Amino acid sequence: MECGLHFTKEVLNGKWKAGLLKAISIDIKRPSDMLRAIPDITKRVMNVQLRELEQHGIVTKKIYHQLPLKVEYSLTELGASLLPIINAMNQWGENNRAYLQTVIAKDAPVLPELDEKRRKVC
Amino acid sequence: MECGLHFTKEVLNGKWKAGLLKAISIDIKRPSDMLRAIPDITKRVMNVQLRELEQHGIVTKKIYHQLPLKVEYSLTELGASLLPIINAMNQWGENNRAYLQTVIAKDAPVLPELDEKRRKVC
DNA sequence: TGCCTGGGGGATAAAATTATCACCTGCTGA
DNA sequence: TCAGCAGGTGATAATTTTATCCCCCAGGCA
Repeated sequence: MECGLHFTKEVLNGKWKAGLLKAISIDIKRPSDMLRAIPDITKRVMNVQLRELEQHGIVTKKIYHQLPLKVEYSLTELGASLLPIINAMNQWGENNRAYLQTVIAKDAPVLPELDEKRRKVC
Repeated sequence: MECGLHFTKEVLNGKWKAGLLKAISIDIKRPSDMLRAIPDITKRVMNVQLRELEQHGIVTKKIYHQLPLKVEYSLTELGASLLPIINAMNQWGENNRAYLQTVIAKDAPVLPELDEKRRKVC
């Protein structure tokens, strides 16, 4: 048997998943909008991670067979139940960013700072 | 700038880190005890991950220059502040394990189920 | 036609993470 | 003296994750 942590890590395991979920949660649900909100992600990788989230039952994909073609991702109930955790992680990071920046080397993803539908997310 | 999520993921990023922190939090703080508590981890990897946690200011290492040699890891205040998140992740996983097991393939780490100091952790 | 937007994928390379293995220091007990 | 426990590391493999590239479809527009 594995402990609960295992499943959660498995689900959130992916460089951009938490960010994608956060994006969807603040109503950025179309692929092209996500690409704009998360500058460093690439289309390919985003699709792969979204597909995994979908297979894990965290998000659902809805295709509108209209023109122009439109696709929207939404959080499932299960996915929504992850938000408190994601928000707590985000909060913890913010609370300690000043310190963490000094001990963590690398450069990384981008940040929020609301705006319109064009704000960056993570 | 990066969003808070980034830092938190960076800190928890490592196959065994959350499990190690959980172990320390339930008073399994000696390396050899951790190895017994987390069956699948190897000494080498455990040391590497503990060192990263230490460099990130999440745990502290105390060496007792006594005989037999004794080493103990403890959570720093910062590390302790991560526990609510780790516990929430653990809880979420437990709450949804029945379902998650059906959508996640791989096999993984081990689980808790208290005992003495020999209980397995994660 | 040529080019842009919106959505998506296969093949493959590059990078990062984990795991293996062998070997080292000290002390204790048989 | 050999074995075992406690703690630990360098070098190297194996695996997993991410990223790159290039191509596909359809429709609008100029």
